[in-house]
This record gives sequence, C-alpha cells and structure tokens, in this order.
Amino acid sequence: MKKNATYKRVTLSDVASEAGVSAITVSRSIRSPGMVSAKVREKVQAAIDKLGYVPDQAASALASARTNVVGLLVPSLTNSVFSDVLRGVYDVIEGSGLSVQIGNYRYSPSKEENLVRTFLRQRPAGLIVAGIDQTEAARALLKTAPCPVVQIMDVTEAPIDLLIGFSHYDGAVEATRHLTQEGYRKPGFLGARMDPRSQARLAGFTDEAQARGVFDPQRIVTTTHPSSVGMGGQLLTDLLAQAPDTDAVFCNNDDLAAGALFEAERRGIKVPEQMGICGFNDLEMSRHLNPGITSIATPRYDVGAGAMTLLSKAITDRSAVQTPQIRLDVTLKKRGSTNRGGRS
Amino acid sequence: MKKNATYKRVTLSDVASEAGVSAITVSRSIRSPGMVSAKVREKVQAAIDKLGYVPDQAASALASARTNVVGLLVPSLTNSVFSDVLRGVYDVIEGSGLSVQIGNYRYSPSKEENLVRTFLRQRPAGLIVAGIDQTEAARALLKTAPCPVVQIMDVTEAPIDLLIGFSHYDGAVEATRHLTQEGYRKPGFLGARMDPRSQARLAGFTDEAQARGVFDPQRIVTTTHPSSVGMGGQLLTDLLAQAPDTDAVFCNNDDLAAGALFEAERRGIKVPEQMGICGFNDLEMSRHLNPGITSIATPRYDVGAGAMTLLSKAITDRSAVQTPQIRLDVTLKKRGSTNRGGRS
DNA sequence: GACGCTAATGACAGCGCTGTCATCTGTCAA
DNA sequence: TTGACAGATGACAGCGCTGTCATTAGCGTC
Repeated sequence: MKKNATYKRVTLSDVASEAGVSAITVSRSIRSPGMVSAKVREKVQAAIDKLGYVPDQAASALASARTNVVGLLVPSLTNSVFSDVLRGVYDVIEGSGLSVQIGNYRYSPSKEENLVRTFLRQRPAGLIVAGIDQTEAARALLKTAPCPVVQIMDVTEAPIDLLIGFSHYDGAVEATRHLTQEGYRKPGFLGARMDPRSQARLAGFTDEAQARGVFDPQRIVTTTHPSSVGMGGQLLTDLLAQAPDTDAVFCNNDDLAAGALFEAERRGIKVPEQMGICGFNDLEMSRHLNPGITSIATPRYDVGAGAMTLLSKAITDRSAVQTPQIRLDVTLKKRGSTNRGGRS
Repeated sequence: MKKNATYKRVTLSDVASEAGVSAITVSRSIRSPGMVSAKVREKVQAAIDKLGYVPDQAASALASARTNVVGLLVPSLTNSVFSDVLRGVYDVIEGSGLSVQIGNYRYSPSKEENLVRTFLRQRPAGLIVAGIDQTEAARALLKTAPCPVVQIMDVTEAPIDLLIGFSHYDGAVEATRHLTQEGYRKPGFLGARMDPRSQARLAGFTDEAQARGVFDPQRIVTTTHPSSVGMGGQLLTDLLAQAPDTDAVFCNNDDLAAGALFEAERRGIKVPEQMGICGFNDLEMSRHLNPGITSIATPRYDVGAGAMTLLSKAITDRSAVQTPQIRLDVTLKKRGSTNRGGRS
C-alpha cells in the first residue's frame, strides 16, 4: 500500500497517542462530544490541532455503513431555475460536513429511477429529489430508503417523506385570474418542455379560464422542446396562426414570455394594450424589459436552502423535524406587460 | 455493525464463491480485465449479473487510497456562465464511473485555497479549478497534487498541469476593435464583479483602445458588486454622469449590456446610432433583444466538456494526453446594437 | 526431460474507522 | 462499608476492498 509522502495521513490513533487516550475516545469526542468529559475533549482538540488531523471519509463510511454524501437529483442543469435551487443548497450545506452529489436525469423518469438506485447503493446520508412525479418503482425505493428524502419544487397530499415546494397550479390560477381582471377575454397558454410542473401550470390556467368563461382549447400551444427565448417567439407565432384574436398569453416561464414579447413587438402588436403577457418564475431580466413582464415569482433559492436545512436536521435527528412538509408561497409581480387597467 | 436488510450488500467474495474463483480475481476482472483470462472473466461477469453486485466505493477508496471523485471548484453558482460549464462536465462524466463534487468559493481566493486543501485531503481522482489566478499556496498544493489538475476558462503561459480555456483579453480586443471599426470614437467600459477574468477583459479593452487612440480612463466604470441587468443600467448612468459624450460601451458581460441597452432606451439614446453596445458571453437573450446585442461568444459548454474529457483521460493514463493545454476560440457576434456601419 | 520463463491466479495483511461489549472510576444510598 | 449505578473510557473485531507478494500452470527450449 503505497503512500504519497506529500499527503501522508494523520490517523485517529496518531491523535490518540498524542492526546494520551484511546483511538475510540478521539472518535467519540469528535462525533458525540457529550459522551466525553470536558477535560479529555480539550486534550483531544489540542492534539487534533497540533497534528492537523482530518478524518478519513472513506474509512468512516466503510466502518459505519453510512456516508456524508447528499444526493441531489435534478431534471436539468441548463434551466436557470435549478441553478437557483443549487445555490440555496450549497449555501446551507457549507460547513455542515455534508457534501452534495448531483444527478441530472434530463427530464427522463426512467433515468431518474436509475439514478435513485445508483445513489441509494452509495448509502447516502440523504436525498433531495425534484418534483413529486417519480415512477412507482422509484417511489417505492425512496419510501423504504434508509435515509431521509426531500421532495422539492412542488407540493402534494402524498409526500414520500419530507417536502418543500410551492404550487405551480395555484401560481397559474393567480396569473390567469390577473389576466382576466385586467380585462383580457381571450387568453392563451404558451408552454415548452411540458414536464409535470409545466402540466400543473397548464391545468391551473385551464381550470381558472374555464371558471371565468374564457377558456378556448384553440389557444393552448405547447411543445416538448426546451424553453428558450426563441421558442417563445415561435410559440406565439403558432398561437396567432390558429387563433389570431388572442389578446393575452400566460407563458410557462419567463424565457418564453420574453420571446413572446419580442415577437409581439416585431409584429407591431402593442403590449399591454393589444396583448397582455404574463410569465412564470420572475427572472431578473423580466422586470427590466420594456414593458416589464408580469410574472409569478417563485422562491427557488428558498426551496434549495430549505430543503437542505430540512435534510440536515432530519439526518441528525429525524424526530426533531417539526414541519416535515413546507409549502412556500408564490407571488404575482404586476408589471407593464399586463397593465391594461381594465376590470372584467 | 448493524446492516439494513433492505440494502444488504453483495460483496466481492460473494461473487467470488459464486464464480468459483478468489475475491482478488473478481476485483481484477473488474478493474483490469486484461490480467484475467477470458473464461474466468465470463464466469465472473455471470456471477456479478446474477447477484447484482455493485462495488463498495468506500471500501475501494480506503484500500486503494484513491477515490473516484472529481472536485470542481467554481467561483459562483449564480452565474449562468458556470452553469453552462457544469452542464458540459456532467454530460461527459455520465457513465464514466467518476462523480463530481462542487466547491463554490464565491470569488474569494482564500476560500478557494481552503477548498483546494479540503478536496486534496479526500484524495480526489482529479481536480478542475476555474481560472489561472490561484494563490501562491494553492498553486503549490496543486502542482504537487497526486492527481491531474485542469484549469479552465482562461489561458496562460504557465499552467499548473492541464488547461482548457479561451482568452478573455483577446475577446475584449476584438470587441473594442469592432467598436472602433464601426466608427465609435469615444468607447467606454462597464464592468461588474471585476474578478481576474473581468480584469483581463478590461486590459484588452484598454490596450486596444490605446492602440487606436480612443482611450480615456474617464470612460471606465466598474464595481465589485455582482453583475446583473439592473447593475448594467446603473453603471451606464454613472458613466454618462462623468463622461456624457461617450458613444459606445463594451460591457463585461451580456447582463450588463442588456441593462445598458434598457437604460439607453429609457434616456432616449438611440442604439446603435448614438450609442453602440457590445457584451460578452453571448447569452441566448442577447440575440433576441431589439436591437440584438453584439457580443463575444464564449465556448462555455465546450470548456466543461473538454475539461472533463481531458481529466478522465489523464486519470486513466496521464501519458495518453496528447494536448495538455487547449486554447478555444471566442467569436464576435455582430448584431444591431453596434451596427452603425461607419468605418473609422 | 529438466529448466526457465511468462501468464494467470491466490493468500494475506491492512487501509482508518466505528459498533459492540467490557471495564473502570467515582458517587450516593442503605 | 458495601453495593448499585451511571458516566467515562478502552479492547477488539471487522466493514469490503486492494497492494504486494507468492504460487501455480502452461509453454517452449536445448
């Protein structure tokens, strides 16, 4: 067993003999200080500092059959939505001794299921999974997983374990209501990707539009291609081709909304007078465009940070988790793109 | 040592006795198939499939003093630039048996140095670090690291080990030249964050502007705050306050450029007639704005993918790496925001 | 037909830590 | 003084794998 001289490891027993105690005592004084007397703890700490001891994660994982790795399963890394979540996760994890491993399942449920399997075999300390739409098999695996599991980005009556998210449906309802309240009577829906959360937004739009008597299936245009600004323009073009008298669009997200805005401009359609545009997610760009794009602000960073907080609490002591399911609010940001001022 | 029944592990020796060989032979037939006869290899594979054996990474890491973890050190997770890099990394790593661990040093060199230390202690299989401006201590650590190291996102004459990136300086020179060629004689520079790569862009701008006789330090406005669309507007405001006759801006990145464009609009300054605007990074949004924003397209995804390709090759066989340093090109994307058509 | 050589396989120890159980110490009540 | 008991500490084995030998088999050579 060759050792690299530069990185020769200081081991537990090195610390132990330096401190004049046994190895196991050092281990305990690190992991559960409460079990060790203050005097010994001090000596151990001094020895650790002196030798620059750093625990070996592999050895610890092997001996305890447990790692300090948190698995994070996301459907996309392109999406700026998930980079916000990521940021929240990383901000909270800092200094917690846990580390994250990301799995990207590219919106493929079967790939997600495989990733769940792969991750579980590594005996993770915890798992964060996006959404509530896992396959049956994945759900079963997660239900019986020997670690806490947090679902994020959505809400449901039947969570697997822990959950933090917000309602895409409610956000869409609020957006749609806002459009009708501003006097738009022929609202349409533009959607790309159409993953489960996009579907929920469409459902919210549909239900609210029906409730207000302004629903027309002709005005729904979707694609499974990824969202982009360019796609927003294209979808609006398609919509206007099949329903030229559409007077507003609720877009799946702000990229599409921006694209729709530019396309409207190009066509000489005045926003918000002739057409209202509402987005989803409230990206920074949206409030700076002219007109600013009305959008549903979603607490993406908070979801990431909250998920990690929840998880690390559950890892330490599952029963200490007060609120295993957290529902965050979305907020309608009214801006120029829907400011027609009418009341229906 | 309690075992979770659900995840009871199949071990090497289980496979070994199933296949009628010794444990070490199974290990070899997985890690270096060339050392094992074809017959045995088949038997072993059959046993693995039958039992569903998955190697234990912790045990392997402990025994071999080596992990399959690649450390990725980035200065930011907010920045869409790095999410593109991330995507490239993850696309390549898929199925390679390696896994990534991200460290976010938030543009703090000392935090970066600490992260290097932390990562190295985990005996990573390789390391990817952003930029070429590590502290002296970090450089020393990386130079003697017992694993390949890839620097990304920039180029230098003195790389630590492997490198893949592009020249921010050259990109800025090209942008500045373009502005002058379009007839702008009073170009300014807007910069946020001002990390080393932003500094390189400023240097490129300065040198080229001086070479063309259009340099004026009054027209340089920077901040150490992060980039955002809003910040772009603010910086343009500041610039115009101290140099009202400025007729073009080269912006550190496209967010600032978009903000500058909106601010110009707000002030009734015509783009590109009265003011030219050029960005950096060529985000998707830029080509859809009106006018489209001229920008320097950077191969961010390719940097991520290339870095990971380089690294996994080096991990397998360092001497097999043909091109240890790769310089990628940046491309000027001419759009409406600088289309004045003049020739200086 | 004994010898040397290479290719293929195996035995063994140990990586650094933690779970389990045993031991030791000091305190307090009877 | 004795015993019971809780709190603090230690001994030991073993997690699952791989590095380093040692051993065996198979082959050609003189």
